[in-house]
Amino acid sequence: MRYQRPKGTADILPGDSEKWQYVEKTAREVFKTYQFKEIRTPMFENFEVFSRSAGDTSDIVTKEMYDFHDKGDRHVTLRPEGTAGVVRAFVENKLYGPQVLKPYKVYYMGPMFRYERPQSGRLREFHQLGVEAFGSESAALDVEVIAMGFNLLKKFGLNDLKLVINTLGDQQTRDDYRQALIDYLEPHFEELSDDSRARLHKNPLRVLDSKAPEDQKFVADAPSILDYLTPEAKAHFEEAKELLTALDIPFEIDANMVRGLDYYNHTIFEIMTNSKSLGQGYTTICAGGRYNGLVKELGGPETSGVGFGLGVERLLVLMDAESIEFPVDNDLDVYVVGIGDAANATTLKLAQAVRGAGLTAERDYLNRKPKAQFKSADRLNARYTMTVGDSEIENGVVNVKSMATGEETQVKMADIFADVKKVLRAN
RNA sequence: GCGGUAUUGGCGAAGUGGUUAACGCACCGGAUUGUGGCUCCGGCACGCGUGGGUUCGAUUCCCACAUACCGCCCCA
Repeated sequence: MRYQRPKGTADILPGDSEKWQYVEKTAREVFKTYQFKEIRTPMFENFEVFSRSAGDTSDIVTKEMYDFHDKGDRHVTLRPEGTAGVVRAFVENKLYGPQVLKPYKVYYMGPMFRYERPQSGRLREFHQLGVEAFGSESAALDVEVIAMGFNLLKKFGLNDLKLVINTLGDQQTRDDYRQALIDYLEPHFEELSDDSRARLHKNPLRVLDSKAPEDQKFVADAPSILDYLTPEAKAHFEEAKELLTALDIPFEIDANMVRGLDYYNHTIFEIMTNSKSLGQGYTTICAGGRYNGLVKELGGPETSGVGFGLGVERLLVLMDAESIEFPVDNDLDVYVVGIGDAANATTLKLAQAVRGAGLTAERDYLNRKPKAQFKSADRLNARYTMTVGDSEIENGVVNVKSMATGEETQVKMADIFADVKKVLRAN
C-alpha cells in the first residue's frame, strides 16, 4: 500500500454515502420547517477567528487546531467547529443591521477539523450539522432550538434520548458563582487533582466537569449555580423550563453541566443517549446553548445567539448501533443485455432511451456473455431486462423480461423509443 | 501528547522459525454454442502493514515507523 489517507480521515464510499445523503436531506427538511436557512462559510478562517472565540488559553488553541501559514504568510486555521465562522460571517455581512429580519436563523453542515487522536466516531476531519439564531433574547428561541434538535434526532429514529439542561446565567451570575466556587474549593486545594488545581482560578466551572475521583466528592457538595442566579437569569431559565414543559419535551437539570468557553450564558443543553456504541453511560450526541459575548468578541455589536452542533459521524455510529434502517433506493429499472458486437450501439441507444424517460438504466461494458449480464441484472435488482442480439436488430424488436416473474415478451423497438414507460407498464 | 491491543488475498478468517499459507464469502470461467437467483467443477496471496535486525532460514523472534481500535488528555 503506497498511499493511504491521512491519519484520522475517512473515505465515504457508495453504500455509506447514501446514509449521509439521507441524514443531510432529513436535516434540511426539518430545519426548513423551522425556517432556518442554509449558510455556507469557508472551511478555513484566519487563526484569530477561532483563537478569539475559544479564548486563546486552553489546549484547544495550542494543541487541537489544524493551523498553518499559507504562501502569503497568513495564519489560517481549518475550522474546528461551525459557530465561530458563522458569527464572523454574521458580523462581516452586517446581518445585525435593522433591515435584516430577526432572529436571523441559519444552519450549516460540513467538514470540521481537529488535530487529535482519532477514535471511533472521532476523526481529524469530521462533519457537523449545526444551527445558529441571532438577535433575540427570548427563551422561546432557546426552546425552539432545543426542540428542533430533539425532533431531528427523533426523526432519525432515535428514541433512548435524554435532554439535559442547565443555565450559566448572566455575567453577574457567573461572577458571583465563580467566586463562590473558588471560596468553596480553595480550602481543599491540596486535595484536588492536578488538572483541577490548575483550573481553579483560570476556569473554576471546569472543575465541576472533572472526572477525577478525588474531585468528585467536592463536586457533589459544591454550591449550585442555580442558587446564584440573578432575578433576570432566573426568569429566563424558568421561562425556558415552562416552554419545554408546554411542548411536552421531558428534561433533566444538571447544575454541574458547564461549557469550557466564556461566551456561553443562560441556557445550555445536551441531548444524550444511553447507547453503548458511543461509550459507557449517557453520552452527548447534540450540544448547544446560548452565547452572548461571541458576536461582540468578533467585532459586532452586542448581539445574542443560540445554537447547537451535532456530530454526523457519531450520529451514524449511533444509528448503526440502533439498527436503524436507512431508506435507500438502489433499484434499477432496466438492464439492457446486448449480445454480440453488432448490438453495442443498439444497447446504448436503448439505455439512453430509458434514461431519457427518467428511469434508471444499466448495461454491460465488458463484453460479457448473456449469462453474466443477466447475473449482473439480478445483482443490481433490475426490474426489467431488455435483450437485443443480431436477430432482434434485424427484426426491429427487443425482448423485454420482467425479472420478478421471469416472463419475456417481444416488443417493437420503435415502441420503446416512442414511450418506454408505456411498454414497461404493459409487461 | 501518553498508555494498551491489533495489522495475513477484494472481504471475513485459520495457521507455522524451514520445501505447496487452511477454510468461507465475493469475483471470474465452465457444466447450460443467447438469459438471473439453486447445484456441481475449476480459477483466484508478485506472498502474511512498511523498513531494519537476529538466524543456515522468518509471515512466524526483536526494534523502529505507519495505520486502526480502546483508554487518558481534550471535546469550541
